[in-house]
Amino acid sequence: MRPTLQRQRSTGRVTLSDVARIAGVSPITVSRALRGERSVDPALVERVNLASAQLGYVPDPAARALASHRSNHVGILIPLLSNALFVDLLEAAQRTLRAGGFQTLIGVTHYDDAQEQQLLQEQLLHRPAGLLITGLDHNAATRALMAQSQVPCVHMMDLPSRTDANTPYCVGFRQTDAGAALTRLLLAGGRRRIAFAGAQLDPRVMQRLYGWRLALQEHGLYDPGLEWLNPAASSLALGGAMFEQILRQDPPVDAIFFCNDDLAQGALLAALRLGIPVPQRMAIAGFNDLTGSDQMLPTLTTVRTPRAKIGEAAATMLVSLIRGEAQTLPLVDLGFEIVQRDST
Amino acid sequence: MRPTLQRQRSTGRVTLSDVARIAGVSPITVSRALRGERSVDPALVERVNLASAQLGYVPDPAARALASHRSNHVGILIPLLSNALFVDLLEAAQRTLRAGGFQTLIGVTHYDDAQEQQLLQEQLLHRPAGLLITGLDHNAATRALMAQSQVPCVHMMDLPSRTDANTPYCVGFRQTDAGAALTRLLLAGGRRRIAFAGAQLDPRVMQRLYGWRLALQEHGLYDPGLEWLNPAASSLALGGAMFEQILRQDPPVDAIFFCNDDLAQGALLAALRLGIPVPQRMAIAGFNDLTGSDQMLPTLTTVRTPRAKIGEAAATMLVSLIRGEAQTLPLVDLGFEIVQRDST
DNA sequence: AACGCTTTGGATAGCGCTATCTTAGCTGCC
DNA sequence: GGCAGCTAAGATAGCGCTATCCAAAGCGTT
Repeated sequence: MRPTLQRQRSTGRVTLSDVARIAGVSPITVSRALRGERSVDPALVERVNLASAQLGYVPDPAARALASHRSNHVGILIPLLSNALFVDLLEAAQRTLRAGGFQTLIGVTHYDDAQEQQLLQEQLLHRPAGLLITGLDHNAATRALMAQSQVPCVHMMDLPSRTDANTPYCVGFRQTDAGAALTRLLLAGGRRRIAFAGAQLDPRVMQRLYGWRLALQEHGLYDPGLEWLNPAASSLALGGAMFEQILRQDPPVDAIFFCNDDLAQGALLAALRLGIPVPQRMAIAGFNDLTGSDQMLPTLTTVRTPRAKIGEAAATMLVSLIRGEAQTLPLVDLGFEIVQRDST
Repeated sequence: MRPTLQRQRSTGRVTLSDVARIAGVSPITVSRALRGERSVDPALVERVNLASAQLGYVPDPAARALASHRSNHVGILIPLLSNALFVDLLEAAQRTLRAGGFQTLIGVTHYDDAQEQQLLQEQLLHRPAGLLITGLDHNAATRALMAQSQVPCVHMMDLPSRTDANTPYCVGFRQTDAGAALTRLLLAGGRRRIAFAGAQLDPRVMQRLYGWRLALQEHGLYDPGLEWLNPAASSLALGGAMFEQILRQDPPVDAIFFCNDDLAQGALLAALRLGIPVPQRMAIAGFNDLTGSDQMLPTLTTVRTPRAKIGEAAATMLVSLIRGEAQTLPLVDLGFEIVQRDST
């Protein structure tokens, strides 16, 4: 017989077996007791908890993932980090997930379907416990990946217009309604030629555009010439440039609905620079109530979107899906709030 | 003898052994060939690569982590997500790490030592391949954790004032120099009573403060009454409030160095509101060259900090540390750039 | 030719946990 | 009272990979 091999791979880590030995039970019982997976005698559970605390035992995520095919990672996919909107979403979701014992893997898609798919693929390799994803529009391959993986998933920001049996879990608000509501506010203020200035042109911007159209059509005031769309990324500079363009339109425009506050802030600054009185000559409204909109001169009328709440609620919903707890509704509408300030 | 147990745990996943069978070599050879860990006959490597591609083999990160005690995760610790500075850092680092095959785990410390320590602990459980951490000031427990874990670590943003044998890996720039340089610019513009307005009061702000002091002392113009420090978080509103306060100081201040652009932007807006001519009555300068500073009225003089470059360089350095490649210098100074605009 | 040294491929044994099956103990009920 | 039917605890066998040891082959040296 060969001599016993003296492999030195022990890592000094406190393992399940150590806890089991101290508690006087088998390792598998420790595993079950700590996870609450199956009924275990309360007295044993207590002994296990005691032993575990005494040794400072912490389960190894990698071993768990390997044995159970599920990690404690949650993948988050957002389009950009350069838009405060998504950063707020991320921050809230991350905080909530961490409280639930999950680690966050971030993926930034840059509004690119191929990148989104690739990021999802990479995240799925880690057998995530769940996924948070922005928006509802994903290409077929991405949707197939999600369905195939069986990983619980919650969509953030958008809500589907109609619900059926296959409605995915969503937390958000109705962009179209918000767009229409803001437009109606401008109409109520007596504005008649209200332009829509959109950048980035992601699905949410387009929905706001539809809302704007709807509201104008109700009053017979819709004119395609009032749509100013630019696929470039949203920025203060672009907002200023679009403002100057729209200012030159004839017949003159008396209000502009910018699809995002950074555009609107840029427009307000351009107006100051050019000496255009806001709101007298031109009313200006934005969207999202980003930092600084309440500090502008004049202060900016906008739509306050509950992005932090959305991140939190989506994460909370995901955690309960992961735990297999009873779900109430797949859709959570967190609404929006019109913030009327001095620019309209 | 008992009948063979028919456990059905096969997951349908393509494993190393599958690749090994197709390539006609042993699994361990496949492992080595794919990792390039040890010299393997080039012909075998090619056969392995072929088989691997043919089967679409992707290594399981959990199994790797368990067997090797190293994951492909990299932990990033940043103080806040509400400051664009750190978001830029995160975005650049994340992109670079992803390109190197690493997944990013984020942790937001909120400038709280206890939270930082806890987050680090959680991340270390995942046996990260490396760590990126903001700043150089960490409490003893945190430093001990890092040292004990043996995980390669790169510090971002700050550089130590002196270097010795224990100098950690750092990528950043000299905050003190930047603070002094901006102050000298104001002095060169003929300003004599230059206030420093700081918020948040994190170590980097304090270093800018020292730089400002240094520059004023060189000219015998330092006066402790010119220091306006507020521990609250930086914001446009706070900048406006601080501006109004400083405006009332007697003898009058003729320039303000705000520790961050958001404060300075708030001050510019407050000046507009109050009708204070900038830069005639008061010069205003900021720090970081955040979005919008070039759009303000007047445009804001500031210090452009290479945060995206820092994130990228730190990640690149970390990857090469992880791979055990030769390091050049532990310190990388990426400098800064004074951007003179109309507010001074 | 014998010896040591370096290279390269493979065998073996885990990493630390959980899925699955098995068994001991405890009802309940005809 | 014996056996189906259940519950709780344990035994066993991996999850898919890599660390470690071993052995064969190649090669230069004396």
